[in-house]
Amino acid sequence: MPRPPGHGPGYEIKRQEIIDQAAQLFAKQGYAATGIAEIGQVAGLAKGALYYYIGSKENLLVEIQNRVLNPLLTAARRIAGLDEDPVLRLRLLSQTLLELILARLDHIWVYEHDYRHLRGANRTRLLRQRREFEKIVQDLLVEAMESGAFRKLNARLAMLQFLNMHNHTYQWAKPDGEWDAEFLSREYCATLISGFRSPSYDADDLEERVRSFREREGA
Amino acid sequence: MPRPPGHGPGYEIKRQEIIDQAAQLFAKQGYAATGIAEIGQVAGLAKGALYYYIGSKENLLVEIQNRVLNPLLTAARRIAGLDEDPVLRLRLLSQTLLELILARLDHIWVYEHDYRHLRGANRTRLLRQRREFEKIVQDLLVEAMESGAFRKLNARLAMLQFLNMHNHTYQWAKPDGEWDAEFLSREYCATLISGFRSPSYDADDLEERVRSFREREGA
Amino acid sequence: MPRPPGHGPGYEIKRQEIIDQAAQLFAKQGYAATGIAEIGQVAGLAKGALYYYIGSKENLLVEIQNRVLNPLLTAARRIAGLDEDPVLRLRLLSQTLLELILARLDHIWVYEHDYRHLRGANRTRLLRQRREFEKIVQDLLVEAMESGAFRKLNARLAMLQFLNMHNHTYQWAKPDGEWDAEFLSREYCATLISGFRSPSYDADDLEERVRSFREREGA
Amino acid sequence: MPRPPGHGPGYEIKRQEIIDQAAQLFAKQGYAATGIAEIGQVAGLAKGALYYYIGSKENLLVEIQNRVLNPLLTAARRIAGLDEDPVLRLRLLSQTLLELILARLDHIWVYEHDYRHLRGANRTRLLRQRREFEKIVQDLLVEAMESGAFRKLNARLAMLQFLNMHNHTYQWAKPDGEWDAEFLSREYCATLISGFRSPSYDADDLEERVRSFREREGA
DNA sequence: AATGAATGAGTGTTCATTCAT
DNA sequence: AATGAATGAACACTCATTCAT
Repeated sequence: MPRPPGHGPGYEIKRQEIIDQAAQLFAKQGYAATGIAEIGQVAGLAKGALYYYIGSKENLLVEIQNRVLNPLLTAARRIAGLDEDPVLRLRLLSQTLLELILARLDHIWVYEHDYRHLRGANRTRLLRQRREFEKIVQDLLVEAMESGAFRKLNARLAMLQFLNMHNHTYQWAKPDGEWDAEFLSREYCATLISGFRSPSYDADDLEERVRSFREREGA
Repeated sequence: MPRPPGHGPGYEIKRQEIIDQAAQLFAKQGYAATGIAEIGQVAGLAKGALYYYIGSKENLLVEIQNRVLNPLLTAARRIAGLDEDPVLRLRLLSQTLLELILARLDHIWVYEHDYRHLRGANRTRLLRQRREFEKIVQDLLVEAMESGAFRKLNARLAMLQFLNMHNHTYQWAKPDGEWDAEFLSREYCATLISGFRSPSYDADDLEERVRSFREREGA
Repeated sequence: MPRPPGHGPGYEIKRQEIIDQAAQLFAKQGYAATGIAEIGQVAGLAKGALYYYIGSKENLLVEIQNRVLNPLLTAARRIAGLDEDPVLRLRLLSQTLLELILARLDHIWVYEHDYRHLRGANRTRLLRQRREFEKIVQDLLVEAMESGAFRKLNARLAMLQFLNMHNHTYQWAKPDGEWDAEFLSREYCATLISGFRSPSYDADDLEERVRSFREREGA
Repeated sequence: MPRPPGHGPGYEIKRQEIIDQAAQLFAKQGYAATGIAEIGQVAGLAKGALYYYIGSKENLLVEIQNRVLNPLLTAARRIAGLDEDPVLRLRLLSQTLLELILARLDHIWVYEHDYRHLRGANRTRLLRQRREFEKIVQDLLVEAMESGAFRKLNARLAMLQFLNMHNHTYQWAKPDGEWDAEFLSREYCATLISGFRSPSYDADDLEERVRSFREREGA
């Protein structure tokens, strides 16, 4: 959302830096409890200059939400569209989600905590995007049910269990924690899938299939 | 926890009402974004009178946290100390936790979001209590492993999965949602236990045992 | 200044106690920086009851001023009217003034610091009384000049030197300091009189005359 | 002592103006009884802009104290270190002190009345500086005793007499009073020295020596 | 591209005082 | 004789934002 018509080449770079720094502060202290002055101090900019880059405080929040939702939705749409077993796709989506969470812990804090400070159109768009992500997950779960892999579940509740398990991770994950996204995804999915699966479905080869998928893709 | 030396009979009642109202506002808007003036308005009290009851804004936060943590820890300690199968105790603890979450959704919002605005001793005590609760859960999981019911898990990660699943519920639960605590607990535990259990462990009679336990207790 | 028509026997006693306690607080923290709540706490009274005794905060200040000025003016008038050498009377007045200062250090702090918070008639009366005291001192100095004991001085400046020397004592005196009023009076007067006296005047027997005066009076 | 990192050329000037205006208000009404709003009104600045310059109310008090103590201590150290008769140095110090008092009456009011509202390090530093000044005076008095000019006095009491006489001047001096610092210093010192001196010491030529010193210095 | 200066509403909190009981 | 409850203005201070330069 660059503001005035003409900008030098450094503008966008500096802008992104400022958003990064703001995300860190918001994550640590909360959006409402973080002052513009503080951001300016961390950015090494006087308040006037800061506003040249950010437009408004709420705008920073919008950008941070976008940095989470844009890659998340893009990846989710891509994975959901793959021509693969829905359980495999769920496993891939799980890992992508965890990668995003672990890579941008501070952004996720803000995303989870402070989206309610958005107003008007910003808020509406955000909620729509969140619902879209939820729908993608839920549709995959339904596909898995229809494929016979999962037993007959309340689809919405299954989706919520999936998201509970994943989304709450930001609350305790550390920037350099002992567990990476792949490990967590394996563990989470093992739990969830063993809970969701039909008696007849054998999930034991899932990780093998993930590996093989990655090889195909990487090639 | 009355503040000035003496108080009339209505004091504590009104005080609890105010804390209720504050919890609602904090849950909706966040602690930092909610003004004392707003609370006074909702309470129908001028700011001076408000402070007569609350002492300070942070004190309101403390009270709300206590309303969550005191019953939670009391119940958790009691359940952990029961002379029952650890898996049964986990299931009971799960339901108690969900009952608390669903009964006091706004308090939980504040508990989950705004504990970081506590300072000094208040914060220290809160973190200690949170850790105690986590330890109770983790110890139950270890007991379940030692009893042979659960396979060999990373205890901490299992505890985090348990809490992820439960604690994130506040994010989407509605005050009069379609699912009650018992149903959610059954579902969550079914998923978790099927993920955690040893191949040899048969969880099918768990709900039966829950019912029988309740009858014994209720009698 | 008792308020309602009828009062029990304990009223005035308690009232004086409260004024004492207020004087201590005002002295330590200043009138403006001391709250009514604080006084009530020290007095062991709720605010409502406190007001039953004190009428208003400013009224406390008035009472404290009176406790200084009434005995001071009474004593000063009496001493000035004695049929004695003016230098002796100055020496007696000096000691009386210092006795009052040392006996009621906290009242004097308030008297010196906070009289400017009085308004209207209270302030006018106070200033009048202060001027009366100054006039008594100045008249004694003039008498001493006219008697030939003191050389020709600017009377007002001499009076101000006298009061500078005495009145500033409260700034460093301690409740149980090493010097008593008699000693300080002797020292201050020795300095002042040696500075004010005529070359012909011999002050060496002054303390002797003080002693002899006291014996006559005491008898 | 500018607060934020960078400031324009007018900043320090305006800042000093505001401190001036605050000193006047504090002197008239007392520090505790003067509101920030009032200062802003006098300065013609909204509260936000005011804080841009002052940092905090207590900071204003610190600055005012510094404006008294810095020149006072600098001058006192210089005078104490002169290679002159200690009595002459006392006389010079007396005049310097009175010059400061008369030149900055309102600052002195605040200095004398409101230093107790300073907290923490500010207060500690202030008290240390006050003690340093007292020590300089007392050391000069001891020197004068050792030189034989003064008789054997209690050094601390002599110092307190000296300061009583001088420091209390602010209580009655007027901005355009009839007496200047030189005149008051001559009078005060005449009184004090005639009280302190040895019988053998002749103080009659002191003013002559002051004049000669000033000529030497001025040349 | 950036600054210093300013605003005015808003922050949480304390104040002296009142009054029905 | 004393209380608990209430008020509303004032307190020191911070806020996001603007704008001439």
